Amino acid sequence: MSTENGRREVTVSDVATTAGVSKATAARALGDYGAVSAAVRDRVLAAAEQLGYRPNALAKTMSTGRSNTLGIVIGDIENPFFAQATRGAADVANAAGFDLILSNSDEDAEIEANAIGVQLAKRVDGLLVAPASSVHIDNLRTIIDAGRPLVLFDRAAPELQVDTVIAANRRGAKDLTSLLLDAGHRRIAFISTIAHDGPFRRADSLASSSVDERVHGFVETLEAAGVPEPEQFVHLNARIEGVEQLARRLLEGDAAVTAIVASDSLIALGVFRAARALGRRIPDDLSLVAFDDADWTGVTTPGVTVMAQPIHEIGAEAARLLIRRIRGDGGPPVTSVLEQRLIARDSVAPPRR
Amino acid sequence: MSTENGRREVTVSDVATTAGVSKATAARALGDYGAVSAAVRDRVLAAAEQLGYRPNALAKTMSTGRSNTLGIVIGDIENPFFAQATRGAADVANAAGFDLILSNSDEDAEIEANAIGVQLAKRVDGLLVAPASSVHIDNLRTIIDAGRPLVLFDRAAPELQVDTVIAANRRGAKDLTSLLLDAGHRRIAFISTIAHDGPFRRADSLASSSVDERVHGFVETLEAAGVPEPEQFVHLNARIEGVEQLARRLLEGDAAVTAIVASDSLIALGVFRAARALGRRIPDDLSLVAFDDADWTGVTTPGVTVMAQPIHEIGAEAARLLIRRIRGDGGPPVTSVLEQRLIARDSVAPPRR
DNA sequence: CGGTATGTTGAGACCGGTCTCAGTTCGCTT
DNA sequence: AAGCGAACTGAGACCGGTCTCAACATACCG
Repeated sequence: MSTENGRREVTVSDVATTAGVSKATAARALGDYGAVSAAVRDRVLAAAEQLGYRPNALAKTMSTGRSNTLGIVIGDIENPFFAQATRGAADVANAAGFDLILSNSDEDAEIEANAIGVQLAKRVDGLLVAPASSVHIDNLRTIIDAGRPLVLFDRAAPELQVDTVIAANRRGAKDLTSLLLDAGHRRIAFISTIAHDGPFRRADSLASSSVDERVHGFVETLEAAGVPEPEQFVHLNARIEGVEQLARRLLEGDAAVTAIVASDSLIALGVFRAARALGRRIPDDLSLVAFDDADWTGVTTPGVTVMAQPIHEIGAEAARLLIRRIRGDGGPPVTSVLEQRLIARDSVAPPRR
Repeated sequence: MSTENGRREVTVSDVATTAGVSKATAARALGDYGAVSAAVRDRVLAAAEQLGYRPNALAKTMSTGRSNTLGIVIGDIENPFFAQATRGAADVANAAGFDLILSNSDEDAEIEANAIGVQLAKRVDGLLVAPASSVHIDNLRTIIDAGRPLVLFDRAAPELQVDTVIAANRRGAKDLTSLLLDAGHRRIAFISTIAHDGPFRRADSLASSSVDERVHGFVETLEAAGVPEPEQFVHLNARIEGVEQLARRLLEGDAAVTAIVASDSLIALGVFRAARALGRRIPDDLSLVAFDDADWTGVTTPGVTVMAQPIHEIGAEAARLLIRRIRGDGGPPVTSVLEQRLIARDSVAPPRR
C-alpha cells in the first residue's frame, strides 16, 4: 500500500525491525532457506508486504557468487538468424531461472572484446558467443582465463577446448551445390558477406567457421564434378561492394554465372533485387539457392529453394550446454552438430544455355 | 600471464597488497577517481595487470547505486519490429555506457510482470517497455512505485504519466485506407493478431494502443467515405485462427473483401500465402497494404505498398529519453510521436468488380 | 532427572567495491 | 622559520544480502 518514494530502498533490516526479529531471521524467512518457525515467517512476510520489500539481486550475487544471468554476444540482433537463436537461448535460460544480457558485436573483434569485458565485469554465470572470428580467439581466451563457462554457437573455434553448437554446414553446402550441378549448371557463384583479405584460396581459413565449411563444401563439390578452378566462384566481402552490386556484376558479361548460392537469407534478398533490376527471371535466367528458411522465402515468385537450419534449437542447445556447465558438469568439451534440411521450392531450373 | 584458476577472483585488496599501498589508494588508481600520485598509480596498474585484476561491476553497483544497465521488455525478439527497436535502443545505450537486459513477454501480462520483477531485482537503472497492455497497467505501476524511470515505446498507456515514444499510427492508417478507397475499394478488411474479447465495437479500447490507433483511423476513414458499419471489417485475434486461415475465409464467398490492410509485416506474409494458396493474384484479384517496410516487401511479385515506421529510431529515442531521466531530468513526461512514411509499390489496383 | 538431539534465533563476518574523514608530507609565502 | 594550503594516503564504515557459529529452548532418551 504505502511504498515510499524516499530514495532509499527497503532492505532486509527494515523488514526485520518491523517484524521484530533479527536481520538473520528475516533473511531466512524472505530467502526461504534455513529454519524459521511458521509464526515468525508469517510475521516477516507480512512486514515485507507492508513495506513493499523488493529483494536486491545484486547483493545476493555478491554473497553467493551466482548472478543467475547469462551473457550472449552475437553479430547483430537485427539479423533474423541471431534473433531466432537468441530467442531459443532465452527460452531455455528463463525456464532455468536465468536472464540474458545481450551484446551486439557487429562482427568486429574490438567491439566483441569490449562486450565480453563488460559481461565478465557484471559477473555473468557464463557466456554464449557467436564469435566474430574462429581464428583470432584472444577474446574467447579471456573468458576461459576468467574461469567462466563458455559455449560457442554457429561458429566453432577448433583451437579451443570448449562446448560448441553448430550446424552441418559442409554437408548442406554440398547438397545445395549438387542440386545446381545436377540441374546442369557449371558456372555457379557462392556469395558471402564475410570479411576476408584478398581473393579466396583453397588453403584459407575464413573468420566464420560456418561460412568456411560452406565454402569448402561448395568448392569440393564443384571440383568433384570436374569444374576447373572452383575457387574463382567464391565471392567474399560482399558487404563492402554491396550484395546487390556484386550480384549484378556476376550476372553480366560473357562470364556471367547461371546460378548462385547465397550464404544467408539477407544475401538471397540482395540477389533477388539484382535479378529484378536486371530484368532476369528466376529460375529461367538464374537459379538461386540459399541458406536459412527465412519467413519470406515461400512467398516470392518463385519460392526460394533453401537449406534450413534449426536456428532456434541452435540457441536453445547452446544455452542447455552452458547451464549444464554452470551447474558443475566437468566432463570433456562437447560439440553438438545439428542437421540442416533441404526445402525444395521453385528457384532452380536448368541453365538456359 | 598468470591468471589463477583457483576459484577466488582478484580483488582491489589483492592488488593493493601487491603494490604495497592501501586498499583505498589502489581503488582510487583503478577506479580513476580521487587523487593519486603518478608513481603510485603506475605501480598499482602494473600490479593489477600482473594479477589479472578484473573489476567487479556488481560490487561497484552496490556502493554507488548505479548499475549502468537498462532493462528492455518486448513482445518477442524474433519479431523483426522488436529486433530493430531493440537494436536502436542498444546502440544508444552502449554509446552512453549502458548494457541491456532483454526479456520477452510474449504479450502475456503475467510473463511481463515476472520479467519486470526480475529486472527491478537486478536494479536496472531504468526500463524500456513495449507493454503487453495499454489498459491493464499494474505491471508498469510496479516500476514507478519502485522509483525507477520508465519509458514506453510502440504503445502508450494514457493513464500513466510517463515518457512515451510512438509512431503516428492513426494518420498512417488513414493514409493507407484512403489509398484503397481512392482506388475504388469498398470492402476492405483490417487484420491484426492482437487479442480482444468478442467482435470489435467502436467504443472498445484495444490492448495495444498502436493497433488501437490504426483500427480507429481505419474505421473513421471508411466511415467518412460512407461505408456502412465499418467495424465489421475489423478482424482481431488472428493469431487464434491463424492469419492464413482468416485471410482465406475473407477472400471467399459472396461477401469477400477486395482489399486488406495488414497491421504488420508478419500478417502481410500470411495474406500473401493465403492469396497464393487460393490462386488469387495481387493486385488484380486482391489489393494489399501493410504496416512496416520489412526487408522482403520489395522482392515479392508484386512489391507490397507499405507504411514504413522509423523502427530503429523508436528504440533509439526511447533509450535517449530513459537515459535523460536516469541522469536526473525531472521535467514533465514527454510523448514523442514519430512520423510514418508511405512507400508505394505495386500491390494496389482497382477492384475487379 | 540429567543428557542429548533438534529447532529456532541472533550476532557478526563476509562479498568487493566506494567514499568520508583524518593524518601526513610537501612546497610556498611572508 | 613559522604558517598555511594543497596533494596524497590510510583506516574503516557502508551498500544489502548470505552464512557460520554460538546461544537458547524444547522435547525426547534411558
